[in-house]
Amino acid sequence: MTSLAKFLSGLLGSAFEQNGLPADLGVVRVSDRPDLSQFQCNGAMAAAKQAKKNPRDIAMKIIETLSEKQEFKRLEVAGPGFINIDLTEDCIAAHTQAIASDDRLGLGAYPSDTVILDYGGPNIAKPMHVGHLRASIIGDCLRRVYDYAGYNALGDVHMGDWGTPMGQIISELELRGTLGQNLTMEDLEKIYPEASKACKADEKRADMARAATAKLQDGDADYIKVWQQFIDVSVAGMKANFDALGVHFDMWKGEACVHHLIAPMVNDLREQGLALDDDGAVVVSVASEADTKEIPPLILYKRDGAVMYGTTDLATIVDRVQEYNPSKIIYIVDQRQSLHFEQVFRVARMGGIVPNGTDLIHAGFGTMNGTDGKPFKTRAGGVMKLEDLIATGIDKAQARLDDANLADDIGPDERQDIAQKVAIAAIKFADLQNNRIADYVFDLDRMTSFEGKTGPYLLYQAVRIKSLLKKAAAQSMIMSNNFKIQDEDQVLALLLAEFPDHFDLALRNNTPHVLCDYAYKIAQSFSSFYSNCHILSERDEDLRASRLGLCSLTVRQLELILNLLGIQIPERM
RNA sequence: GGUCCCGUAGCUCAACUGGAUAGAGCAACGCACUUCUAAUGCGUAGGUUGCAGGUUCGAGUCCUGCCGGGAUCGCCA
Repeated sequence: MTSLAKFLSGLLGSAFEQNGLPADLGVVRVSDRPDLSQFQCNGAMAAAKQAKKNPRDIAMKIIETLSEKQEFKRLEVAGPGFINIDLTEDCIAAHTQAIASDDRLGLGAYPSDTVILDYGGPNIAKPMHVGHLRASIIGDCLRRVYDYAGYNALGDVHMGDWGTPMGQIISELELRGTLGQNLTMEDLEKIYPEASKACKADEKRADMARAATAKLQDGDADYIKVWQQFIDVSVAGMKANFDALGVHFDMWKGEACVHHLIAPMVNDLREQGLALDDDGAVVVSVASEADTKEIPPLILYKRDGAVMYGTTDLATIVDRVQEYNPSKIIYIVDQRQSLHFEQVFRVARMGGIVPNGTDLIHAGFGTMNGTDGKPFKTRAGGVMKLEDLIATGIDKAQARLDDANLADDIGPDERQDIAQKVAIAAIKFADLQNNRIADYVFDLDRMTSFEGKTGPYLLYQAVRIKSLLKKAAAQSMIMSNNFKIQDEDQVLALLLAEFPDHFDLALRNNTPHVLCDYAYKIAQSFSSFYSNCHILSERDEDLRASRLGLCSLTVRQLELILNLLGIQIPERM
């Protein structure tokens, strides 16, 4: 199975070949002028450029080659050499039927290799804040996309649990004489900023922290014991946040997990002549002659003997290659770390840490700014905790349910469940619909609004369809996949046929917003269909059965895409 | 200063990787609920795609130079 555009690309491609032209010129896409045609092919103009011929003549020849085909209702040359394509109603109906009887809704096959996705990246001893939102939900969405495609997709939370902050906290506890006492998450959240501030202000204090970090990494038993407590307390907090968001991980690993791999890895890099001593530190130079920019060396060991996150990132690659032999490792991490990943990836390649066939991809995302365009801060000037954002969303959704007077026939448990799903849909969709790479504006009001291009709008359309199908079933109405394609139905049917194209693009570029955009178009197209056509009251029984079938297909499609986005649909709202 | 990213409607964002008349949402204005859920639909208005060149049948998209914003440039993550 595939999309109509891909199917047509095949037909046009072989027509190009029969005319002695490259098949890839036959690529067909959904027309960007729906008033003129359903699909278009622009290859004749590219062919004309190469062959120095008239593009319209080439287009005419292609059309003649295709004239026998039954699928086409209309094929014509337009403008400088566009080939405009319309399919027959029968062809569209048959394709819609094929999608409806396919479990994968038309999606083709993908490889089944292992792909590791590294996202979330919460830090020990720090509360999760809104800044973790993007990394978590983009990563989780991509994991779902790769998983659905057929890959063995594994999400790793990759906690920050082995760096300088650990030493800062431990040394702070030591100074206070409370090392070894029980700690709560609240204690940690208070102590860490104080310790961090003290280290910034005083170089001697910072030295203590560095020494403590090195001692911890050296495996000091007492330190490890306290550190393990940090982990236990912090992970409980993280899980609460991730559960609320519906973000899943297959591995709860952290930087510390790979500590035992570091020494052998560095030795290996030394033997290859890549890792060198430099002013007390151990570094790998990664600059190359072809560089247009200066790339600093990657530091494996600092002068104080402690490792840095580049070292643990590298050792994590060693671990992942050994354990899973992935074909891709994708890092969903802030775009500002692109230089860091460039360094790590280069060392991984130079040192043969990663096989040639394994792609290392930094799928970076932009900075989160406030409505003033500057890095986001709450009114009080601090960061907003993730749990506070979620709670705000749920409160707003509850209030909305009250306004709509939906309290009467829905019990408190279901109301709570609806509010939760609406809030998460709102938050996730507001974030995921933005292009991953660009900076974006974090606007709490917009994020928790339920009208227009929002998550709740998508839920609403899906819920309306579900409700309608329930009514049809209650009246024992027949639903058919023997589609009758009329004007109103055709727009929706053609749109549903595009799914594999959008999925493919989202997968290829690691861009969830493509799926958001497509899901929104489906919801919008359905909503328009819904208000233009009466479905249950349609008198033509065949048409009614066809429309019910189309509704059913639409809601399956919506549910699938929302699921890929990590958004759940309530039964009613 | 070097390098990289960004600049599209009043605001927030798209534009299928070079295609035809640049599309959505919000905000504004005007319609449509005795009819399958109005968290909705339909319509109006809103643009010299930062500026100036270039490449070509064709540029928001590619190349050059400016202007403006951001990030980053070895011992934090």
